[in-house]
Amino acid sequence: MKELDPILHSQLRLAVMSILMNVDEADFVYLKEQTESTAGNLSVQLDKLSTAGYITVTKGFAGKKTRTTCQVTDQGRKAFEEYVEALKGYLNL
Amino acid sequence: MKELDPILHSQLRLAVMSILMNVDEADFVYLKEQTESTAGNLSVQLDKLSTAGYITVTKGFAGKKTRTTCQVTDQGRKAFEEYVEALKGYLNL
DNA sequence: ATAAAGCGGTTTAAAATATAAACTAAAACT
DNA sequence: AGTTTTAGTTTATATTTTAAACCGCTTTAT
Repeated sequence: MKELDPILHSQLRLAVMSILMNVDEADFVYLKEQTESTAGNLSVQLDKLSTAGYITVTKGFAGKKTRTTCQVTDQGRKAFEEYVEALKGYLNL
Repeated sequence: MKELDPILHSQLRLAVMSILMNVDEADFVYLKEQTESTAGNLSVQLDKLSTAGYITVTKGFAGKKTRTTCQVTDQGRKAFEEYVEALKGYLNL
């Protein structure tokens, strides 16, 4: 039974990664809406994903407002795929 | 994006459930070996699964030695299946 | 021009979880 | 009889998660 990457084995972080796997970039507000999370929680979890090297977080502007966009890295993509494979061993898929 | 049942969204508890889904009953020692967990951690997590009504824990004897066996309940079976369905929404399966 | 209300976040602190270490009790070995 | 091993439980600690409070800037209303 393989280990499940603890960085991905968290509902919110997994949801974020799942979105980013399909979308090539997404901003903070969008992720917050899609995941129905609080801003505080999302902020913390994006930090962890970023620190792990699974995503990049870029702060820019949309007009006058700040805009934080996220993208999955190659490392993140790989980790996600490995996580899915490991999980299959648990789910009998 | 569906909620992931927090009782099942834990590596060790999921591993235990995964085993019990295929095996109709398993004892403490077997579960400990298969999951490569410490006895303490396993004890706590079996308690949680049991309190949630997902498994039954029966204390009996094998010869003179105590033997704790576990079985998944119908409720547990259902919860596991729902968890798997919910997860699929995250994994793009 | 100033105050108040919103937006986009971050920081902090509190609650919940997971894990390991220490412990208990009985059995088996020496 | 004394020590070691087995089968677990309890307690304490570390880690995570989550929410609440906060910060800086912008927009709206007065």
